[in-house]
This record gives sequence, C-alpha cells and structure tokens, in this order.
Amino acid sequence: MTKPRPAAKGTAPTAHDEYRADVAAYVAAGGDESVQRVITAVHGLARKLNQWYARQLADLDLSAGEWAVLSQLARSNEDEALTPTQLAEATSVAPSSMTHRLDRMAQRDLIARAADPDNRTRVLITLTDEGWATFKAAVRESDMVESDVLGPLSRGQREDLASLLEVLIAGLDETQAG
Amino acid sequence: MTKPRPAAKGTAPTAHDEYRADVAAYVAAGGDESVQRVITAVHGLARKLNQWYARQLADLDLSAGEWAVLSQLARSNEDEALTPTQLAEATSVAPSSMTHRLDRMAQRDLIARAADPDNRTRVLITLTDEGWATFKAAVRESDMVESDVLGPLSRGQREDLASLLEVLIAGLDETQAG
DNA sequence: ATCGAATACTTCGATCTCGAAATCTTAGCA
DNA sequence: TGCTAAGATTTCGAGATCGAAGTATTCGAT
Repeated sequence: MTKPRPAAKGTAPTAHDEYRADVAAYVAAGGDESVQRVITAVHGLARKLNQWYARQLADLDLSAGEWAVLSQLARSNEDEALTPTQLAEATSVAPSSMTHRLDRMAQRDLIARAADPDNRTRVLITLTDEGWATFKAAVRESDMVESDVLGPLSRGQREDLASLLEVLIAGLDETQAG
Repeated sequence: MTKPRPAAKGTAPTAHDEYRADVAAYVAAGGDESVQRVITAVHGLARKLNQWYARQLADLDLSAGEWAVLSQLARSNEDEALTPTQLAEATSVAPSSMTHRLDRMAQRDLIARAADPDNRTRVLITLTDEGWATFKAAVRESDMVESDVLGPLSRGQREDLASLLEVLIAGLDETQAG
C-alpha cells in the first residue's frame, strides 16, 4: 500500500490523496472497505463536479438550485408540466423555498406560472424559450468539463462503469422501500 | 430501447426512470451519451444517498454541514489539526459561515477551538471525545444504508467499480489544473 | 527595527432557506 | 346541497449563509 505522502507545505492535497484518507477513516470507524471505496468515490466525484458547475453556472447567473429547477423542467416539459411541490421534492428543498425561487426565475423570464385548468389549487410551471436556451447553454458548458473528467477512460470502460452504476440505480427503488 | 413507461397515476417515478429521462434530456440538449450515462448516474446516486444521510443525521441532531466538519476532522486529526479556513474550503462554505457553524458545534461540545502556539492568527479545531463518538455512530448508521445500496453487486463487481472510479478520481487532479 | 502587504478569523448587513400557520380549492359523504 | 377532511400554494418569523468590511498577527523588504 502506498503511504499517503503529505503534500508539500502550503499545497492543497490532491483529490486522490483526500479520497484515500477518507476511505481509511471510514474503514477505521467501522465501515466495510468494499463499500466505502465505492461510496466515497461517488461522493468525491459528485462534490468536485458540483464545484465546477457552480463556477460555470455563475457565468449564466444561475445558482445550483435554479439549475436544478431548469433541468427538471427540461426533461419533463414534453409530456407534462410540473407543480411547485413536485419541483421542491425533486430538488430537495422546502415548498416555501420553491415559491421564492420560482419568483426570481419568473422575474428573469426563465419560467412561467400558469393555473392548472383542471385543478385551480395547482400551479403549473413551464420553461420559457429563454429558459430552454439557458438550459442548453449550461449543458454544453457542463459537457466540456464532464468529458474531461471521463477522458482517462476508454469507450469500453465507460460502458462498463455505466452498467455497474445502473445496477445500483435500479436497486435504489427497492432499497428505498425497506 | 425501452420506452419510458409513465408511472401509475399518483405514484412517484422510480429512480431508474428518472435516471433514464435525465440522460435522454442531456443527450438531446447536446451532451455525449457515454459521458452523460456515467455523470448522471453518479449524481443520482449521490443525491439519493444524501437524502438518506439527512434523515439519519437528524436522529443525531446533525446537519449535513456539521457532518462534513466532523468527518473532515476525523480523518486528519491524527497528523495535524485543521483551521476554520481549511474546513470552510473542504466543505464548500464561506469562512464566515464556518465561524457560526463552529460556534454551534463548540457549544454542543463536539469540537474545541485552541490557539495555534506557532501562529497566533490561527485557530486550530480538534474533535472532542463526544465529537469522535458522534462521528463513529454516524458512520455505523450510514454503512448500513450504503451496504444495502451496494447489495446488488458481487465482491468482484464492487472491486471493478471502485477501480474505475478511482481512475477518475486520480484524473481530477490534472483536470483541475487545466 | 519599521513600514506595508499578506494572512486568518470574526463581525455586519442582506439574502436565502426552513417549518408552521394561513388561504383557497377540491373530494368524499350523508 | 352542505359539511368536513385533505391537498396545494403562499405568507411569516426564525435561523443559516454569503460577500464585504474590520481587527489582529505575521512575513518580507528596506
């Protein structure tokens, strides 16, 4: 096993060093190693990606939460509009927070509120043309970073990795019930 | 290709359905499929795990941010103590927010502040015994959930998955520079 | 030695989020 | 129909976070 060499004075530790230290700490505290290697890696990747997204989204004057709303709407707009409550659940915030977030996004003309003709207690949220354009611009920006991250993997390896992750995703639905 | 069948009326869509819809939306917006499958899966897993963590941490009266501080300290306490600024960067929060967070955690006797004898502008944060106990309790709780998530994978598959993810983690350090 | 820039943390005002209560609409039942 | 329960959104007060300014210490150059 490679001994984690502390980074040079004043230099931030590398992501890889941090990852190994995290796994070691969780295993020392009683976690299973084969579990912690995967889970810690997933979290580390997601965290680093989110940091980069935040920078890129700042260029478009979007917060991470606003981006979450945009992407949720973008993938469900064709079949059915979403309500504020659904968006709140999907993006892990309280319904009352979603009210204000949608206020701001409507003011910037990214989304539009419309009364549901079938049920007047509901409000339907849709993406405006500008909202769509912003979504696509963000995806193109993000895809550049993401392609860099996946650069070290061959096409076959990406396929293997995706397949393994998809097994876990599919399993979430049953785990959730338990 | 399997057509995404909409969930029964009133039933929340499954994580797997959401995943496929997300990938489709990102690809339609111009993303590369082999990239989006992996990235979307990583984010989906991390999101779902974080939701479960939040519930478990609530039992210990911990927020996600407080847990982040605890785990950072737990893995670096042996060699060297951390400063508020380092903790702020590591947990993606502003230094001023860390001040308040540490205030609360110190009040609950989870961490302790101490002046750095070598540099009086610095404050060193250490984990108290109670902080350690809380950390270990949280790890044991979380490991149960995580083991469930990895349940569908054999030991060999976990090894493969971890190895692939570790390649990406190692690559982060070079991507970051660019 | 001393001055000025850099570093580290905290305080301050503004903004964002949360949970609970309030408002309005719909659904079920006699 | 009339009445109560349930559902969806918004409003409100409290707490958390942010960026900027403030305070104190250290480092480097003269």
